[in-house]
Amino acid sequence: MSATAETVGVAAELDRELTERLREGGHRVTSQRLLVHRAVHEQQRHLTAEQVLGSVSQALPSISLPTIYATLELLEDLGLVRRVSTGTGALLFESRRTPHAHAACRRCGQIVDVPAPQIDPDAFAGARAAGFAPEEAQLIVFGLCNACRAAG
Amino acid sequence: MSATAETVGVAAELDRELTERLREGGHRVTSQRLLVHRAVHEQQRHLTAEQVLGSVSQALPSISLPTIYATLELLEDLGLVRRVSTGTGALLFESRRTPHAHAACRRCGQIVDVPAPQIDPDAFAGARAAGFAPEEAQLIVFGLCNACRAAG
DNA sequence: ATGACTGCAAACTCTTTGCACAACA
DNA sequence: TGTTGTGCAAAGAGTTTGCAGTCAT
Repeated sequence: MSATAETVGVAAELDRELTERLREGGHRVTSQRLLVHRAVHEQQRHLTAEQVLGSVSQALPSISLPTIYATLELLEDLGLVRRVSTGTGALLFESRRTPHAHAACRRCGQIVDVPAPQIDPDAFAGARAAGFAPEEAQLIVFGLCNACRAAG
Repeated sequence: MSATAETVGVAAELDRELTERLREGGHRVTSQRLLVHRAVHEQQRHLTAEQVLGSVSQALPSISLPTIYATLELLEDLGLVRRVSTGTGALLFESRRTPHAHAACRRCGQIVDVPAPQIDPDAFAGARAAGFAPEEAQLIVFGLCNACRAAG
């Protein structure tokens, strides 16, 4: 990725927002946190921790996987990152800015974003009735992708 | 669990159905498969593989965890069992007969069933538009349970 | 009889933990 | 300067795989 004026501007804006949120929570601002935050938000896709590591390693080769996990957890607590689990392989992390559902192939594990309908209010009401304080919902559609269907 | 006339009747009905499905698919009928099938369907809750093992072990002490996993996968392929992943700890398995959503506590990992609203048809349409052949959807509401909210 | 299924053991993947050093505030 | 955060290594949890013996058909 080349550092065009636009991507620099986007990164600066992301950094500014994260810095603010970190300070609010009494957390320190580190280059690791800024870079992980950028990595998740500059991709439109969902990423595994390993992929975040690969992305951030270009700018900061010494960063480690435990730090990736710790940082993603912190960003999740701050409401900036969302965690998705399809039960196939690794956890996925993505920007929390663009609400959407996921479609997952139950054979090859491929995952794609699906434009999100509004989250069903009944589900939140049901969770509340069960004594939960609902914060967000995750909708995954399982099935077969084109390629796997064609493969029989 | 005592073997009342009623539970024996339910088990017999479950066995009959599974036997039919297995034969259709060219699979063999084994006591392991019958017992795992009963364990998942006689509980109203979702179970981990370990819990299924514990349940089945009472009747068949020699059964092993790899067999539990293999059997649950087969039952899932036959459409009799559903797999749920909240991203916290172990996979859960449950009967496919009773559609519902789940609420998961993001602190303690507790999971409860929530009466299911109809699955959003827009999500299926979106998956189809993305080239998927959707089969089922899974809705999980994340939040804090009563106990964890009270604990601060 | 023969091929699928099971049980055992071990490997594997992904994630988390413990601890010493580094670096933000 | 005092903690918080990071990196390394290792452990941990959960799931899967390979193979020899068993059992359904």
